[in-house]
Amino acid sequence: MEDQKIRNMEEFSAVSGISRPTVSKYFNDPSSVRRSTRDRIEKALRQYDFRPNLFAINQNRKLTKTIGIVVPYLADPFFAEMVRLIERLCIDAGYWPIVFSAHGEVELENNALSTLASLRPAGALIAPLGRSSDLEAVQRFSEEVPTVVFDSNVKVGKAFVGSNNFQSIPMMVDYLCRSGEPPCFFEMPPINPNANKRREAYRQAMERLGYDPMIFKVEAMGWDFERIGFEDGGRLIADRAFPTNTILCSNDRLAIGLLSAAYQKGLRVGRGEGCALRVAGHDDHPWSRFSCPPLTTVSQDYRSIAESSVEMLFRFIDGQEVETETGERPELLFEGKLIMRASA
Amino acid sequence: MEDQKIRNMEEFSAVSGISRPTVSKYFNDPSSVRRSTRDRIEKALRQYDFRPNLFAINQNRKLTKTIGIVVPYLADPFFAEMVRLIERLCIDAGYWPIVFSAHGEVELENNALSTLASLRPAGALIAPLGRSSDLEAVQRFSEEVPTVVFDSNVKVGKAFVGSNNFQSIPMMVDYLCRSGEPPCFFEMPPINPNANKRREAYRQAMERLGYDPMIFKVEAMGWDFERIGFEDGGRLIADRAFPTNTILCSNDRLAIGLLSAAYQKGLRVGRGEGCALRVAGHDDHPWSRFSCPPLTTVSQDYRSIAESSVEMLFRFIDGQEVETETGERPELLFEGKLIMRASA
DNA sequence: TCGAAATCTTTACGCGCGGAAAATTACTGC
DNA sequence: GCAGTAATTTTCCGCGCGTAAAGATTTCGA
Repeated sequence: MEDQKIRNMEEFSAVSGISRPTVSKYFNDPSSVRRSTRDRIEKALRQYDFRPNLFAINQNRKLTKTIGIVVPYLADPFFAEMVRLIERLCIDAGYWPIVFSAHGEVELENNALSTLASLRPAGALIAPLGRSSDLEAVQRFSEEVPTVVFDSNVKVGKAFVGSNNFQSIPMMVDYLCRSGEPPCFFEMPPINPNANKRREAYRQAMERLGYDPMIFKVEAMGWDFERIGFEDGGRLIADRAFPTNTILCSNDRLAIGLLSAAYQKGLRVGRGEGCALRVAGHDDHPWSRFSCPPLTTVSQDYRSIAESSVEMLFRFIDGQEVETETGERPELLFEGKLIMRASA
Repeated sequence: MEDQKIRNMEEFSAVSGISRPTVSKYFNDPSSVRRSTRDRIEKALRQYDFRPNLFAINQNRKLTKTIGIVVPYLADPFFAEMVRLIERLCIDAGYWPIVFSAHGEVELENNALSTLASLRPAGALIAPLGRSSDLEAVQRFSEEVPTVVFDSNVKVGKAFVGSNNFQSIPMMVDYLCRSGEPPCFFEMPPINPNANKRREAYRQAMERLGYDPMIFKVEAMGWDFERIGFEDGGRLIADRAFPTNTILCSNDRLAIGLLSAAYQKGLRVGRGEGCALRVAGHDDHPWSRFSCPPLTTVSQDYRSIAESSVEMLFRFIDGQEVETETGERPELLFEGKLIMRASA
């Protein structure tokens, strides 16, 4: 590694002995230049450690290689994991993924979209906040840049990819009914369409089985589900408000909070003898297997959702319009798998 | 909102009736233009929704407004929270934070640094992977851009901000010794300096109190601490390898895994009657209060660490060199607080 | 060996904005 | 109303690279 600092492509082209346009060509696609010149460039690259300025690259390209990823809450393990998978897929495809988190706030979501738009990205993968999203802003954004929406099915963008709550929840309800008392439903704050869909899916599943749905909603809003599960769930337990010993939670984080409340009240959770409560979740968060007891839940197909979203986006970027029979925006829904652990 | 799309500052200057350089001035600092022109610009802004192209802005500024944030593992709640705080502080200061996660892999860390460098950021806040970092690469990076290192004290950059393990760990050891059997130490994989410092801090604290340190290290590597705590910790429990009933874990995630293992083996954890084990952690992760039982731990001062890191970085960006008495790179260490919960 | 095809070099322009300099205009306070 | 100053306009140039076009060179097949 030489001391001499390479400041731009011009200088690099000088030390490598290859003309600047060819060097430019190389950086856009190494395989587009002759083997021998490629070797010469890469030899110089090993010596001088140069990377083209990203701002300059993207400023003047008609199609940038930037892909925006916007999630509502990066500290949520589901999104942390999704981002990890998506980032990797983008990088491997030669794109530059750039992550934004709304941290649960509309202003930050709008800000992220606005910033992202000013980058004129090739495309965007966004999981909107949901109910609190500024739908008009999201809509405007999606008109400017090819957008695939995931997780939270807000009706914008060119496609949606997510989980099929109407498959996963009934599957869990079936299981719970077969193996014990029919579950009541402990609902997360209705921050996004998933919250409502899961509630409705529960209602339908129960009715189909001939049971009365028993739904418990909470007053609290926000993304700190564990706390909500703990406090509100704990209160419901203390008030003996749950009419059955089986509680299906909207998501794992809520369930983990509820498990904590049950533990502190000395209630044994599980399906064995001497258990006072069964608790089930939804999502199979990375930490659900380590709860006490380990959480019975439905796994979302993280990998499929990530891969399909990215694949779908690339098709739009390539200018392929994806048609469905109905002529509507395509919606890809993946099925969950029952993850049986000790909690229910 | 007019339909007409504003494509660049030129067009916006036309519709707003203000010259382009003045518009440019406005976007760099709205308070730098006269009230009346500011109003005219903002009126046009409400009508046309224009944002200067970020690539063009940053390409030609001697000092960009970009700030890079690099963390080793975004799915770790500690880093998720730190990123949240840091991002907010940067935005409020008028900077553009851009987050990179190494996802635990050197190649990705190097890649992030390389990408970041090509953005010629005003500064960078990085929490290196630690032991597996390519130190030379991090060093090279920090020579090019003002860098503040946080959490993991790798000896590069212009300053370090983190927690004082030699305060927090002894405090916990003291507490545990006072309130029951002296703790043994269940060590996280030695992926970064914190791992080693915490072990040493434990050793010293025990010796100072006249006890023999009892350290259990683990073969596994990687960032899935819960799994490691569960599997390796569970094995140690099964083998009755822990010589005391009190276990101090390197961090909360490890402790949570261990709690899970203990639960599944039917061991009651806590400090009351009939408890077989006491378990303590370190960091006060957002979820530690919801473990079963809730985890006794040491809280890291997230907010102070974030604020000081950012503040320190801004001083370097402003060209102020921060001197210490010894003439060395400044290291800001914050003290932890004992968080007493039920597990120990 | 020759010629076509592939690749490279040269030259030149443009992207959208920052920023400097000089000229002009708009505001202060008196 | 006036000077003095502050703000704005005009006019340029430059950042680092993408990209196009024309000409030079290399490669490769027959």
